[in-house]
Amino acid sequence: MTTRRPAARPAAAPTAGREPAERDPVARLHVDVPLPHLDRLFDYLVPATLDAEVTAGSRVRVRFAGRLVDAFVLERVARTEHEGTLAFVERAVGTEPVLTAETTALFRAVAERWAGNVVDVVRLGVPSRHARAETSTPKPPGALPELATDLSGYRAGPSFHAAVAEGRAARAVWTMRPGDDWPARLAEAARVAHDAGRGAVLVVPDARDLARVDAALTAALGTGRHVALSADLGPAERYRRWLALRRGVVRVAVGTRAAAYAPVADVGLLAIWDDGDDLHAEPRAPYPHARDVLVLRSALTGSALVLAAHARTAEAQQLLENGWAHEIVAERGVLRASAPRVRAVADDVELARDPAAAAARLPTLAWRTTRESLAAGHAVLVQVPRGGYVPSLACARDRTPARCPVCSGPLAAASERSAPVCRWCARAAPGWTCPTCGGQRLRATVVGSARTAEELGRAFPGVPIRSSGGDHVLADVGDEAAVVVATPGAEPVCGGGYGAALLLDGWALLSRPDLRAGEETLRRWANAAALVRPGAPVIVGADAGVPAVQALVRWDPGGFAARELSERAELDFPPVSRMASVTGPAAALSELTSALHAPEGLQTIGPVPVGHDGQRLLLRVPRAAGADLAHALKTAAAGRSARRSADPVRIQLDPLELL
DNA sequence: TCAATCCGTATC
DNA sequence: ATACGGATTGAC
Repeated sequence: MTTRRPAARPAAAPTAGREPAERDPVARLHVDVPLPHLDRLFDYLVPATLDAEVTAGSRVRVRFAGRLVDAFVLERVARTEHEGTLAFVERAVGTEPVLTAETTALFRAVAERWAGNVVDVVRLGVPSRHARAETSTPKPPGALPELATDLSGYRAGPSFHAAVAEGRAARAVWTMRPGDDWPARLAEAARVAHDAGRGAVLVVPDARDLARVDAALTAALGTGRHVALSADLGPAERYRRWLALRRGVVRVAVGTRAAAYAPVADVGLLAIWDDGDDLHAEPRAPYPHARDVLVLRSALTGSALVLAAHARTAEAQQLLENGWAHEIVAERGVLRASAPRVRAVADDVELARDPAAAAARLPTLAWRTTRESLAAGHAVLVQVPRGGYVPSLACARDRTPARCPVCSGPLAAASERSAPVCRWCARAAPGWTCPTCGGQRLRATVVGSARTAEELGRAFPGVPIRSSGGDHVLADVGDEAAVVVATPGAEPVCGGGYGAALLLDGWALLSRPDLRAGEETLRRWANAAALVRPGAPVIVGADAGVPAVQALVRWDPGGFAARELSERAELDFPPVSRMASVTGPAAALSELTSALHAPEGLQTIGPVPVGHDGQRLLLRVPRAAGADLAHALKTAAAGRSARRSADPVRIQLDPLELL
């Protein structure tokens, strides 16, 4: 251990004929390899020939452990601390930097917060290069429209705009009133930042919301002053738009979760719409959440931040309660005038017992409400929790869930007459027999949107039935008598607002064994109910005694979030505490935990078996020790990967699906 | 005595 | 990961 010296070996690449650059010949860089113990800076020599291209933030190729890998240069310095000889940078990738000082700091902060590698985060936020896109020149922007803002009814709204205009770090949880044109509100805030000479970054959950905000930004800023970043653009267009931001040609960006890292310089406003939508949670390591990325970015840059939504998450509520953010809500009178009239149907207990009949035998109130709205020439929105026809079946006699005889996957029905089909392996199971009672008949336990649409078609003959969900999502529908059946998150916007909404099968949402079931249910209901005309009826098919139902009836997302947060505090769950889920083979977990430098107040829960031969261990610390926990996990994981411990463990901080 | 193989370690 | 030095093993 004491007399180890660097291995003397011939340089992997010929250095002959290569001269280091005269000034700051050392590039300090992150190599793009996925190993935690290599997540640090390495020094390379910059050849004089690459002096101009290898700059802070540029992408290069270097020879690392014998092979060519991508790397990101963080800085150029005069000398190295490294004892051995330095290799040369092989070549530059592209001619301009991809990291800015600000995004570099953000990538590092995100890596630290979620116990991940910097390069993994960089890959989330920097699109792959497309050479041709580097040469394209953007069109000049069109005329700047008159700034028209509509903050009517939001008491703290004007002061928030004033703060953005003055470049102050105002942070707000903005609970949009139902029926409000929220894309316009976000676009106006972006315009205020723009007029203050600053940039803006808006993050939305999905492509449909992106299209709406994109259009609203065009209305607020004219053409050519913002870009929309989405996954389905194709690499060339994606990189072209991203470069326009990086070059400062365009300073306002809207996009899905990766846009949280958009290289907008001098950000004046960061915004996220509907932070409770789980699409904001990144599914790739290190699993950062877009809301929390923006919270970090706001703290790093001092830019204003707004979490806007119809509902409110416990996380947003915590930012309010600890004084980090302030509240923007509609004034009482305005809210009362714009909120729908929500009624919970009393006979839902009966419906829950026989969900197959729910759509056909609508509760009297729902039936009457639908008929009246259609008669008045308005569309009716019907929200159904599940897609498909009958996504879940059980034995008609003893209610044993129907499973595939081959792979044990859940059986579903694709139409009224067809044989049940396995949702996992797609095999048909025509002669199903109940393994417990031998019964042969199946009944629906969950009714999907397709069957609901079919039955509503029978119930309201002559009325157009439109469906939205799955891979067939409607962006909007006209203001005309129609029944619109949608799964949660796929509700089309209706021009003048729906005349009524039915939120069916609430029990299916509420009874999920998930800590966030109540919060998530209220979020989905509120987003659907926000699409009806002011004062229009909304019928929710759930027990009126349930807190989420009461919160919807009273239209009180803030009160519900406060209650939710205090429950999390009682259970000692995030966001009140910080938790890490560590998944992997049992041996790997115990290896990791025995090397873990446990932070103050660490609690371990489990491990419990998950998946095939893996286990899951939960670690919990007080919130203040969250950074210590992430750091300790990262260090332990690095130790393991350095010692070539084969089985990798997955580390997730504050994962959404706890329990 | 030399190669084939395993281990441990560093990767600028 | 992957590539290397050094130690270890096994057959001539």
